[in-house]
Amino acid sequence: MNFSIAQAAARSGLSIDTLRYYERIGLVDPPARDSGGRRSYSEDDLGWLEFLTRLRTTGMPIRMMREYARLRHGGVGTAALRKQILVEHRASVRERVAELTKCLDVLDYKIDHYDQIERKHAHLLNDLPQEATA
Amino acid sequence: MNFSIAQAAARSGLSIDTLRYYERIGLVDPPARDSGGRRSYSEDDLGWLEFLTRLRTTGMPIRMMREYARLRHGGVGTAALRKQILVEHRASVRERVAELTKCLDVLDYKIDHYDQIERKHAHLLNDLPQEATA
DNA sequence: GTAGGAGCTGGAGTACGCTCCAGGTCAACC
DNA sequence: GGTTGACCTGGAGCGTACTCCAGCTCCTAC
Repeated sequence: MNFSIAQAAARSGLSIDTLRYYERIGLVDPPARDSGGRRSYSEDDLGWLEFLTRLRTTGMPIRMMREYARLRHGGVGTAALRKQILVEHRASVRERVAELTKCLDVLDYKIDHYDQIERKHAHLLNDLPQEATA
Repeated sequence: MNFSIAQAAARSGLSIDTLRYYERIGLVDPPARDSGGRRSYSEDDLGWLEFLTRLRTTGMPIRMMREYARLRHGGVGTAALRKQILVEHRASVRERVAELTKCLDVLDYKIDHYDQIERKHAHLLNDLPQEATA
């Protein structure tokens, strides 16, 4: 099964321009071409794109993804290096999650503060004499 | 207690240039000045900066922080709007954490795959006749 | 055989969030 | 009173990751 660039874009969630851009900078290997010279993406290509988008989602910089992509071509001999990249990246993602969780606490705290303001307002209104709220 | 821009930078973790930049774009109010015309940050200023850095850490775009900053000047009447911004932002941060957690699973999976390759290699080496490993 | 739509290339442009710089002021210390 | 160092301003420059464009080719459908 092969896919046009539009289909690959739809499946990967990337734009057509981004797909060509990734190819240009060496993030993805140039896909096969059909008889008319158009890109024809394989399932494997899409699998790699999906993994790339995961790495991007987690904030891996493109130059690191490029390094990883380069190592893939080196075969099993580069497995240890590739693993190292992923392990280090995983650590940084975990850190990031911890950081976000801490910020979520601050947001909760602030929002709670606004809730209290609202309650106080409602309270004041309720305590007014009947005529004043009319 | 007041702070020079260098001290404010050290405490907030932002650079001096970034502090001036934030002021220029209306993210922070112009701080007081000392007799020599230099910025003099108050505790309140630093508190706001700390909150801002939390929002930045969680990826809130600057224009949204600016909107929030603008609303602060509106007093208690804008509390509901400010709360809304925070509530919406909290939702997006939670989403982001969920997304990262999913990506962490993929990373775990991949790393586990590399572990298996390593074990297979070690195994092969162990199974070789004694002379071949010398 | 021609109109329309998808895709092609190389290169320029954009959004965001800083970061750096030149040229000047000011206060303090020697 | 001269040097040093922190700070000032307005404005230019930069890195990242796309995004857009002009001008062209190719296939399909009528």
